[in-house]
Amino acid sequence: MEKNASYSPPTIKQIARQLNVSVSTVSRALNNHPRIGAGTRERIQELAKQLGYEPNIQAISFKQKKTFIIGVVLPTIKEDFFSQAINGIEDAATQHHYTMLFAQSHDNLETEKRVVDAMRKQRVDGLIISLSKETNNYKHLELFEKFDIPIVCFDRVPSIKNVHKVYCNLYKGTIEMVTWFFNKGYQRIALINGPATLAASNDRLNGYKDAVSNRKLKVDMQLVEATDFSKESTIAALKKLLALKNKPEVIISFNDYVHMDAVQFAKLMKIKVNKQIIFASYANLPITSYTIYPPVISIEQYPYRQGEKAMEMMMKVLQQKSLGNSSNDSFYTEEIAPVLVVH
Amino acid sequence: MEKNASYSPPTIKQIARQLNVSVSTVSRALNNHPRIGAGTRERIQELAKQLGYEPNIQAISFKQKKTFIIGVVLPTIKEDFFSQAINGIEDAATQHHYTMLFAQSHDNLETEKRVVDAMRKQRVDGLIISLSKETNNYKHLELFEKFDIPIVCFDRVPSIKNVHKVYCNLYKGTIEMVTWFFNKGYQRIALINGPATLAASNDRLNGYKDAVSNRKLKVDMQLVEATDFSKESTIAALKKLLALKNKPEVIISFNDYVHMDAVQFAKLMKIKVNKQIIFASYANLPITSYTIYPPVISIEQYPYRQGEKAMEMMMKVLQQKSLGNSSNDSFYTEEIAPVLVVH
DNA sequence: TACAACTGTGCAACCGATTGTGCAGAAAAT
DNA sequence: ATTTTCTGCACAATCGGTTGCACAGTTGTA
Repeated sequence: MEKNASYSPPTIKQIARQLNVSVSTVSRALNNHPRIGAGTRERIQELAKQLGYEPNIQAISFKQKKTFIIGVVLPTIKEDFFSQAINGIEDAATQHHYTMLFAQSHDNLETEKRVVDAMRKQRVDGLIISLSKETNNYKHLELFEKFDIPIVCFDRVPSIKNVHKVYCNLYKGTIEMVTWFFNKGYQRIALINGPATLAASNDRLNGYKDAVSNRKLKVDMQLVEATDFSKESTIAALKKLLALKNKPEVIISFNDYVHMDAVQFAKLMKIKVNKQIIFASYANLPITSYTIYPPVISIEQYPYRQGEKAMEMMMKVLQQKSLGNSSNDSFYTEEIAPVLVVH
Repeated sequence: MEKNASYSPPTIKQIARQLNVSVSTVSRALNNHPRIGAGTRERIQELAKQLGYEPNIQAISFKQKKTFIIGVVLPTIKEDFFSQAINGIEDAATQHHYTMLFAQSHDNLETEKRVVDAMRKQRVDGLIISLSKETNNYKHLELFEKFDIPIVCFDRVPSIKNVHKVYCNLYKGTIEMVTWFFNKGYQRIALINGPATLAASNDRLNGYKDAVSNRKLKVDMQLVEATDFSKESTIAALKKLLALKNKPEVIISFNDYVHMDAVQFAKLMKIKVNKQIIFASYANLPITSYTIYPPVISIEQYPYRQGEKAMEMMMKVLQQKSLGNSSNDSFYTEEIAPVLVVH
């Protein structure tokens, strides 16, 4: 019976013993410290390579209080928007040799708190988060400030907060879209908006209102409904719009998922989609091209780029932090211009 | 100018000092060690709570050589199948207080090697992986054995290997589906299969062949094409099938994504989808319900359950490992029965 | 020639916990 | 009354690196 001498990876201690030098010399040699003699350094580096030495990240993290891990919290990866965003996040992280601790909030505040806390306990170097639709207070995030862990929010960003932000300006986007419809001669434009907690909903609503006002028209709030993103809620909102005496000619949905549910129900109601009523939406997700009625017009929000920018912003912040330019209360904001896509 | 005395979390050392006991006593008190007096324990636990003491996971990971992190590598999160699977993985992980280091291989072997290696270096406690379609050798995984890090493969599992596995038996599923069509009176059933590297492709092919053979019919390999999952490749495969003198009556696609591309092109070719030719597929993803022609019949593969089982299997393996029942060369396999869904 | 500066290396503390061992004093057994 | 067992705690090593400091030997400078 052999002893179960499970393999253990080489350490600097072993290298030190084999070459009759001290561990500090090995450490310095491997880090190319200038005070180590060329010969010694080469002998050490060669042996390290030969042994397949890999520094123990656990040990380094512990000592340096850095983990080289970024926490990423998204509402739900099911949505194409976020699964594209995470690609951007991942690619940027890879470039900087960071890895990614991942969790979903499922648009639930309690879950968000829980996962965010788990990440803090795991001592992530930073947190990239797109808030849940329920998130209306930021205590769980404020804790990060105390621990000096930077936060970058993207897409679903808090209205006011001392965090870094990347987002798409949908106020402008909405104005563009609504104006486009006005220019095409449509008058009664409806909006199925998202929950009021989301800053993104306010952006859309304000854009909508201002676009109407710019046209010297009066805003008819009967044309604005809200959904909590569930199919039922979306259908309820749509029903109200369809029940109006003066039916809408255009229905703009909060995003492509709301759009798909709306169109599906509209079809059930025997409405001639995109003839009788034009359906438009936000996001421009690839999946819509397979659907029966893709949105006639959509707003591209560049999820990949948002994710990428968010991670790059994080890297910049971490770099500054390590340089000691700590906690100067300047917070970055990056706005990505949305683009109107007509199909 | 205040000193930038960035907050640092309380440690057992501080608690020890404040209560005039040793750190070992604090450690044992917090872990409810029986040899600590009741009074001492309470005083310590109370102060710990009051200070908001949280054990430093970094320090513990380092000492115990456990990180409480599981690496998760999936081909691509864009696919609903995997985004559902990751939910199962995440939920099971949460239950066991594990967190998840996540990365995608994007169906690329080199990327898979890279991310898998990054996870090993981060000393994950275990790896859950669904292989890339290019993965035809397992050297990068074998390294894990040396480091004594268990691997659980799911869905896309290697044909032969000393790893734990969770998958859906699509050999059986395919037989069921093909037989179902035979029973409905269809004769010429075609298959747009996946790349031959994937065990999943073989399962489908073998199921297909055996279903035909069971019917005492001869397998016509002209009816079997393959795609690498790109739209172009799928279209090319479909074109070949449509060019046959004796056109297929049924086309079964490798999965719903292949199906959607196939249907889209078929429509372009003026084929009456699901009338002239019936289209079926695997996966039964929710997104298909929004598409023009959802598959007439589909095979539910329970991605959530697969992910969940994979993580639970991992937990079981880790538990046994910590109990010392190490590396007895028994590897778990769990088969999930697919279910035929007729729409 | 004497002193300063530099080069190359080792010693030891440290990060925050866990854990084996030792050792008093109290309780129990003989 | 003496020995044994148990209770409650402290000491110190350890995990794998990093880093400030000391110090000897070499080289450079005045």
